[in-house]
Amino acid sequence: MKDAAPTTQDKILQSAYALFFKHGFARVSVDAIAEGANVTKRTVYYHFPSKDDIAAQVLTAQQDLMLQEFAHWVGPDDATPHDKLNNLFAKLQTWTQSPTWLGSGYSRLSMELADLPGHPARKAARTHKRGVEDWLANQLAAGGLGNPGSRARQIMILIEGGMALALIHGDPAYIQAAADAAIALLDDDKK
Amino acid sequence: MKDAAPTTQDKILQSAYALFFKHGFARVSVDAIAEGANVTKRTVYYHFPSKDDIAAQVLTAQQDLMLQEFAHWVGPDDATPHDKLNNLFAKLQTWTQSPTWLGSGYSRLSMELADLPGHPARKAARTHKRGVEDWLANQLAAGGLGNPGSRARQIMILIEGGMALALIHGDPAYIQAAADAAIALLDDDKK
DNA sequence: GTGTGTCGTTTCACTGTTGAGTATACTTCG
DNA sequence: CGAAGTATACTCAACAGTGAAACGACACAC
Repeated sequence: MKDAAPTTQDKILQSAYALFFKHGFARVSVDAIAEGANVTKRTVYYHFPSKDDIAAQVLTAQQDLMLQEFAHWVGPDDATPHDKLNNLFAKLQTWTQSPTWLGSGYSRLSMELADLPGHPARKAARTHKRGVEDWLANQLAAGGLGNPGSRARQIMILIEGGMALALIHGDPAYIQAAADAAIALLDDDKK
Repeated sequence: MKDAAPTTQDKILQSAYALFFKHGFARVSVDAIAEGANVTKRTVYYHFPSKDDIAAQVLTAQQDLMLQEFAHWVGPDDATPHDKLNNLFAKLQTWTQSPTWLGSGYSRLSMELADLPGHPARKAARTHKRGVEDWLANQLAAGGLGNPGSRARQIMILIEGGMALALIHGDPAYIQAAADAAIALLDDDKK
C-alpha cells in the first residue's frame, strides 16, 4: 500500500481539504493547514505558491474522486435513467444526513469567493460542476432520453438547490423534495 | 424627508449590508464597516455587541424588504399561478444579470458559516428562507393549486439551485432552466 | 440667560492575537 | 559536493474587542 507513505504535498492537500471543507476558506489559516499536515508553514510555502493556490488544487484533486463517487451512486450502467436517478438521490440523501456533512465544498467556496470570479478556486469549481453536468447528460442520453442536456441541467439545479436548502435548514427533506421533482420531470414527456 | 438623517445604527447596518453582501462575512472587518458608516469602530461596538450580531441584524432587517420585493415581482394578486411564476422568474433573471449581483446574501452567509448552525446569522437566514417558502405556498394555494406546500418547496429548490449555478458559472441561462422546470412541474397534474 | 450636572453618544488610543508570506540556515540523500 | 526539502525565527499588517476620556444636548437652579 503506497498510502503508507504519502508525499508531503498530499499530506498538505489532505489537511487543507479537511479544514477548508469544515470552516471555509477565509477562516482557515496556513498555519493550521501546516499543523494538520505535521509540517511547518514554511514547508507549505515550499510546495505551494499561496493559500489561494492550495484551495484551487484541493478542489481540482477532488474532482475525479467525486465523479467516480457519482458513477458509483447511480448504480449499474444498464439501469434505466429512472432507476439511476432514484439511486443517485437516495445516496445523496444518505450523504447529506451524515453528521459531518456541510454541503458541497465547491459551492461553498464559490459563494465565499463570489466577488472574485477569477480566483483559481472558482475556476476549479466551475470545471467540476460542468463536468458533473456533462456526465449526467451522457447518462441520460445513454438511456435514450430526449433533451439530455436540458434535463441534466435541471437535475443539477435540483441537486444544487436541494443541498443548499438541506444545509440551511438542517433538513434532509429538501433532498427528497428535489428527488420527487427530478423524477416528475423525467416522467414528463412534453419536455 | 426623514431619510436625510438616518440614525447611526442604520448607517452602520447599511454599511455592513453593502460590505457583507460583496465580500462575505469573514473578509469584512469591523473597521471597514465603521469607515463605510463614517463612524469609528468604537461607535460600532457601542451599538452592537459583536460582529456576529451585526450580520444577524443585517439579514433580519432585509427580510421584510425582500418579501415585499418578491410580492412585487409576481405581479397582480389575481394573476394565475402560471403567470405569477413566469413573472417571478423573469424578474429573478433580470436581477441576476445585474453586474453587481453576487447571489443570495442569505445563502452565501449560510454557506460561509456552514459549520456554525447556531450562529445568529444562520438563524436569520433560516427564518428568511422559510418565510419565502410559506409565502410562495400561500400564493399557490390562493391560485387553487393542489399540494401548494410541496410545490412551493420544489420551486424554492429550483430558485436556490438556479441562483447558485448562475453565480458559479456566471451564466443566467441557469435561471431560465429553473424557470422551465418550475413551469413544467406546475403543469404536471400528477403531482 | 448663565452656570452646573448628567446621560447618551462618540472618539482616541490601545491591547493582545493572529494572519500571510519570507530570509536564512540546517538536514538528508543521491 | 549539491540539490531538494524542511525548520527556526522573523516581518509587518490586520484583526476583534476595550478603557477611559471628551463631546453635546437637555434639565434644572437661581
